[in-house]
Amino acid sequence: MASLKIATFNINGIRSRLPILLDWLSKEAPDVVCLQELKADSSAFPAKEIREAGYGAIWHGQKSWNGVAILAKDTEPLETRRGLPDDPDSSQSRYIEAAVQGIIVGCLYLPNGNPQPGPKFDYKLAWFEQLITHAAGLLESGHPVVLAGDYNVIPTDADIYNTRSWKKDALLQPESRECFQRLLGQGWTDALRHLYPEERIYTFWDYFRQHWKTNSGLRIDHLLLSKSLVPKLANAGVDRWPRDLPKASDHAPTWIELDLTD
DNA sequence: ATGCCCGAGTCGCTCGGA
Repeated sequence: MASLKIATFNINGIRSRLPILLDWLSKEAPDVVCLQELKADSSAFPAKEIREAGYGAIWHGQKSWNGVAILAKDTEPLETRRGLPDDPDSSQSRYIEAAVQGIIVGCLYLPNGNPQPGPKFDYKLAWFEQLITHAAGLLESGHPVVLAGDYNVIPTDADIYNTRSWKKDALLQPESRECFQRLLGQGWTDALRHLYPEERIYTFWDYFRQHWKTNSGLRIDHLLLSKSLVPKLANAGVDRWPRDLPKASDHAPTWIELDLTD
C-alpha cells in the first residue's frame, strides 16, 4: 500500500450519526479512522454496519458519554491498549490504541474541562499528564506512531476565529496549551500545522450562534506524528462536507495521508 | 453573567454536556 489515509472524527453519538459516518466512509475511503464520543455502550456499537462497509473495528464504549473506536479498511486493527496507564478515572472511555499497517495508532478523547476552574478542569489536566507520560513511552518504543483525536485544546489564537467569547474556556487556558506544547516538545509533529503553517484551519463549529454558517470554528482535532513519519506526510485536510449535512456532528473529519513507499 | 444547540430520558419538557 503506497498511501495511507488516517482520519480522526468526533462523531458526537454514533447511533444518531451512523448514516453520516457510512456516507463519509463510502465517499472518502479512509484507511484508518479514530472515532470519539461514541456516546454508546460497547454493546450498542454498530459493528455489523461498519463491517458491511468494509471496516474492521475495535471500540471502547461507555453508556451515554465518551467512547472511542478505531476502524481499519479491509483489515482488523490489532489492539495494543485500552485506557491510559494510571488513568485518573478508568470509568471514562477515552483512549484506545492499535497497530494497523505497521503503525501504532492512538485514538484519544481528551476531557473538555469546562467549567474552569473546577474539578472538571483538574481532571482534564490530570488526564493530559498521563497522556504525556504514555506518549513519551510510545516515542521511546521507536515505532511509527500517530496520536489522533479530539484534544480539546486550541493550540494558539490562530486556531480560533476569535477569542473574545472564549477567554474563560478550558480549551484555550494557558495550562491546557502548556500541556499541548509540552507534548509536542517530546518530538511530536502537529501534522496539519506542519503542512499549513499559516492557514486558518478549523475542525469544530459549535451548534450555538450559527457558528457553522459563519465559519466561526476551532481547531481542536489533531493528528500528531512521531519523527519517522514526518517525511512521509504527503497531505492533510478537513472534510467539511459532513459538517453541513442535516443532524451533523459539531466536528468535521480531519485526516492525513502518509506516503509509505520506500 | 448567561444563553445560544442538541440528544437522550424522565418523552413534547428537562437536563446537562462542552
